[in-house]
Amino acid sequence: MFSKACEYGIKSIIYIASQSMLDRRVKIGEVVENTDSPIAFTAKIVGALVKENIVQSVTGPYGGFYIDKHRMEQIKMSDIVTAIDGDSIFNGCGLGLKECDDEQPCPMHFKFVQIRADLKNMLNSTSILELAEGLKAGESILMR
Amino acid sequence: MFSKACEYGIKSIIYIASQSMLDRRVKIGEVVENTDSPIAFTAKIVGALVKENIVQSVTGPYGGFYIDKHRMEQIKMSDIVTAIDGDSIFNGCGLGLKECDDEQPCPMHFKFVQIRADLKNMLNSTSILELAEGLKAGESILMR
DNA sequence: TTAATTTAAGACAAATTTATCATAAATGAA
DNA sequence: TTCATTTATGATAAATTTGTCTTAAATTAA
Repeated sequence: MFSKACEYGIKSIIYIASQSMLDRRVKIGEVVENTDSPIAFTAKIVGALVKENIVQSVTGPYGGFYIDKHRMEQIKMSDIVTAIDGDSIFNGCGLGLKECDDEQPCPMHFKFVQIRADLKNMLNSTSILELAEGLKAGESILMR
Repeated sequence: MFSKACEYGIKSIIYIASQSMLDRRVKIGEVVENTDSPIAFTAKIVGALVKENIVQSVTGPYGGFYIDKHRMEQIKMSDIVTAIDGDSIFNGCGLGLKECDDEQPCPMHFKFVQIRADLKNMLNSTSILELAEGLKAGESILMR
């Protein structure tokens, strides 16, 4: 469904957000230890998300990654997915056709419309805050 | 969503089915001309689907691929997807966790449950016959 | 039987994704 | 200032997916 890069990115953001709620900046080493992700690859992905203004960073000693509390509510899952994987999962044709729409539909087009709308809606309405709260409360896991 | 191999496989099967309804065997060259797919790669994929008993083939002159009419009704989209991409799209964790279920859920688990159930249901209930009929009637396209 | 045609199968190559490594830049403490 | 620490960046490498090419096997017609 998502690329590995996207999976690592999402897990990292959720972990960083959960710690930011406790006013803790986290280093990339701590992030990957808590998300079962490869350190260098994940550092690059999180770095890209800094550029996208999804997460913030401070270099040097006592530095690390964090997310402003008021941003957590604004940032949706769809923002992370779009930043890393683009929007093909939302808009691309299920059979890979360049052009495929209601006027010139592929044989699966109308079958996919509903599924994609549901997926889009779910990711658009899921904030990082919500996910981080669930994680902090120990209701879910980020590893295994 | 699906791999390129899966996209080519699905398009090939729909085209072959549409021609089988006219009692025409089709050669791989005709399949790729009508589905905008790479010939050698697609030949390999369709060959794998022969082994899975999703499509049938005859070698030699006047040979080609075809699908029994009564099989078209039995074969579902989910059979093709599973044969080529496996079942990770139906059962895998959205964040890539090895173990993720109702008891030990990842932060996105319950959000994905419904989406995946809908996708599974859609692919399980869509037969090749239905897609081939729509294509034959010119209601949809396989290229572009 | 021979030759032509088509799928079957496996080796090989290119492209993309995933991942690592080395170095630069920024920051803070001593 | 100097040094240690951490993110930022770019080069490189490994793994996977995508794609090609060559040859074998099967089938049919002449």
